[in-house]
Amino acid sequence: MNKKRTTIKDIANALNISPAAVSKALHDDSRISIKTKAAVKRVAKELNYQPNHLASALRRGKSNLVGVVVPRTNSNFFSSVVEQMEAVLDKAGYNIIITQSNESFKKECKNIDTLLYTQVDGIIASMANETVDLSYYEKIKSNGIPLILFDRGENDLNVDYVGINDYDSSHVIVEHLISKGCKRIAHIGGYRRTRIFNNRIKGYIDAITKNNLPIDDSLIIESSLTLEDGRREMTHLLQLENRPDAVYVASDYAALGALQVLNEQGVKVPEDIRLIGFGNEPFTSLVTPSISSIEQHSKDIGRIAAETFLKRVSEPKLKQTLNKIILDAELIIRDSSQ
Amino acid sequence: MNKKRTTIKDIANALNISPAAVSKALHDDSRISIKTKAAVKRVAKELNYQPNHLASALRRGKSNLVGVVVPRTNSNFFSSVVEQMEAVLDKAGYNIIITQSNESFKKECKNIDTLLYTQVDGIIASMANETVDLSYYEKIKSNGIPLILFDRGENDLNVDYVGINDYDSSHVIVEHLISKGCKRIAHIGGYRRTRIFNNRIKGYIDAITKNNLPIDDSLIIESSLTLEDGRREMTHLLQLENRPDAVYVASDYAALGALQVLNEQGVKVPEDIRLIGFGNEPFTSLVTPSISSIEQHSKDIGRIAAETFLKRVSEPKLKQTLNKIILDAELIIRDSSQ
DNA sequence: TACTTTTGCTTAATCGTTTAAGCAAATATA
DNA sequence: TATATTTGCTTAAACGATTAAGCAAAAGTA
Repeated sequence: MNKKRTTIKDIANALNISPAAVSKALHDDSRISIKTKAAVKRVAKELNYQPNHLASALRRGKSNLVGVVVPRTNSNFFSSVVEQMEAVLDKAGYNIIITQSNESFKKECKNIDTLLYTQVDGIIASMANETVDLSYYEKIKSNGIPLILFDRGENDLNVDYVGINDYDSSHVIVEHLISKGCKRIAHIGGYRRTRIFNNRIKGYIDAITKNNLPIDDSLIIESSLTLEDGRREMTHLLQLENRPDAVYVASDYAALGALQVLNEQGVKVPEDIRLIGFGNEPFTSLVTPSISSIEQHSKDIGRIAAETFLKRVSEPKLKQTLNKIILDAELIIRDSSQ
Repeated sequence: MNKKRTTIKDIANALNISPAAVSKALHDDSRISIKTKAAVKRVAKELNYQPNHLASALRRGKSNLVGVVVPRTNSNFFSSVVEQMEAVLDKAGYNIIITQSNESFKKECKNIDTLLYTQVDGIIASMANETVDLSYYEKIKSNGIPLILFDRGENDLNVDYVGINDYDSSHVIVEHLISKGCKRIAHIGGYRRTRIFNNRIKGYIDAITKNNLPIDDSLIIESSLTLEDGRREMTHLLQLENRPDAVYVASDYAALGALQVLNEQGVKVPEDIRLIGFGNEPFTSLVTPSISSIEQHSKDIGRIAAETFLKRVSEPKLKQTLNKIILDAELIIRDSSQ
């Protein structure tokens, strides 16, 4: 019935003590008697007291909120990363605000502004594909709060970064395919301007060379890695005079498109062409044949990114520097490369 | 270099006017001269002034934050709903905080507490499957902020609800299957205690009856609708003496499990058994054969839920009552029922 | 000219919490 | 017994913005 919410003042009045004593009692200050603490907590419960976060955050200059910026939440990778962050940060008393850029640079900038406006204590982000202008990330840094990047990062920002070893992953994939007898391995990759995709391409080339196979430029393709790109590029590869006997696709979505084309054209997978994706999205195990893929250890990435943030806030004197934490990825072998 | 962030006080000092004047200038108050406004805005930009949201929210008793509670963000339905909400609320000056319950009642309660603690101006939620105890939702209501439910709601709470017409959807599905000549239609559904699944079951039964087909209890199954449930129940249906000629599954994930079993056992879809899912998840169009499904108009649901929230805050005198907005769903026909 | 109104600001209180400083009473120490 | 320390609180000033109330100067009106 009472319109107003209960404040520490109400509790103070009820017990005839000062609001300061109530505040301290609620925080288990050692200078408050056990008796008073008990009384305060009892009355707080009776009056259904809910602390006003805005007031305490304002006073303490700390919101206990962490902002998260991801390209999408409906990808298994990102949602899993975020879930782990939540778990770690929750234990440390932080809550998170999730925003998605939908791969749009403009939306990403808006999200960053929103988070800064909400006075988050730090930002953990993975950049949109479009993003090349880093000024909004510089803005975060100049705000003095920690910035942690994961998966899609940028060396130039000189901040903490958590990701997998894309270069080595390509080696693992190529060597697995070679072990199955493949000699002409194609790579449908992302654009080189994005660091992670460039690393995958470089890893692919070096692994091919290392194993004494020839580099064939017609087998190396750059694209946006959507399902449609996968279809188009696979169709194109099948039209080559000298078809590949394996295709390594740098994204599961594009790999699925490739698989659809292979199935439609009666190409047997893995007998005629072996196929490997990247990201270990759930559908890779659901389609026929199931697609081999790289598990990016999203849980570890989420956990470590969160822990890195916590380390930064606990040691604010430490100045932000480039600090890369690179995890090994794992090849999940399924029917498409068996 | 300056550790401290700029406040309106800094701007006031720089211009030798009062902080109050600065505040008003920034809000284009009519009682501040155009000259002063210009000067204030210039200095604000020069000093890189960022308004402190906590302070203004505290003072005005309004955070301009809307809390969102969803079971998962990695489902296409929920992420699409949230995306639309974001678009609508953004235009009205609101930002959103997304939290996920992972279908856990405990996590859902924690999320609600977090949101209330963050002083959100309202909560838009879809309940976890587990949730039967509504006390945390009552807590939101007693907090005096608007509560809007979507998809997974509860009549007992007497709040706004946006969802699709589950009962009618079942009719559309059953009649489509009958038009294809099906006579023994099975239903792998959710548990009746969840309102939406109960409605789908009731719709299924009424549609079967309406079309003069017999009700066979062995063809009506309740489950949690995971992929595994779909596999198990489909296996079970195939063992029946009198196999069904169509299966209507109340979730795409379970439908996928069912399809896997059908494919594995060499049952031809749609020739031998027709299959229809629910939710129109992207993978339904990716698997072979593609799965017919119900599009739940996630974008409309998100938009309307957000608009309903805005209506509530603009007319606070209006007391919360049961107000259901039911949208028509749409059957997307694909290969599995063609 | 004498008044009312408008303009353009200032003053000061406020939102709810935290916290440094202070103070009396109780307890410990010499 | 006299002095030092600890205990258990209170007082009051913040945090940064907003806003009701007020007031002098400028402009308008009779």
